[in-house]
Amino acid sequence: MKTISCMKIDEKILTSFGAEIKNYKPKEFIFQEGDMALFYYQTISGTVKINHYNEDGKEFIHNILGENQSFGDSPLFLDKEYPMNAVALAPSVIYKLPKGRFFQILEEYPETSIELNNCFSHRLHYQMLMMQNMASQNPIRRIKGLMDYLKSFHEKIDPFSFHIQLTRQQIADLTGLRVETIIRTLKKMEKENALKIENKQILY
DNA sequence: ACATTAACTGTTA
DNA sequence: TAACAGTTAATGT
Repeated sequence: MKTISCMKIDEKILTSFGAEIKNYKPKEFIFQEGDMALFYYQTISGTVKINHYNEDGKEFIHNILGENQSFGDSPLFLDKEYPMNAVALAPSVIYKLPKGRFFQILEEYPETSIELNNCFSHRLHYQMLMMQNMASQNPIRRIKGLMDYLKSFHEKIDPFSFHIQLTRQQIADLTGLRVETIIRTLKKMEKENALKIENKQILY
């Protein structure tokens, strides 16, 4: 059976349960490290980054999300504070639903619960692969791992069909490498036909 | 604001 | 010691 990787919660259901539609400006925090997890969030449009700053103040980006993705939902089940920030990168429109109603939806719509499990599994699976790639010293592995992860959310599987819409700095912050290393490695990968670069755009 | 290059430093295979 | 990632700084788009 081939299903679409992540459908998220149906918009009609979200609205009927009183989900608020909120607009966020670039750089605006949706939640911050240490906040209690009280809401379910699901993007409608825009871009959101999930990040964390280590003790030296260096940023590590956990993920960058596009349309129709939920985020920060695991602490909802744990009654824990967020261990990371969620920041809008582009102007973003996002559903915000109180925790209690989120659980009501799960109870009343079992399909949603299944779907959510589907999404969690997908994320868990690729995060496992990400961890393995990030543990590697080889920058090609790390970058490839990241790109495979990003590509996994999309239907297009053909080589060079997927446009990596990240700046080199963002790739660096996602992989824990330096921009210069990203640039050097991307060029190397292009020579090895692992990807294409057309006027600075990365096609994978 | 983002991308690239070069020259240098330190680490490691 | 040769390769290569990080650092710094200058320059290009």
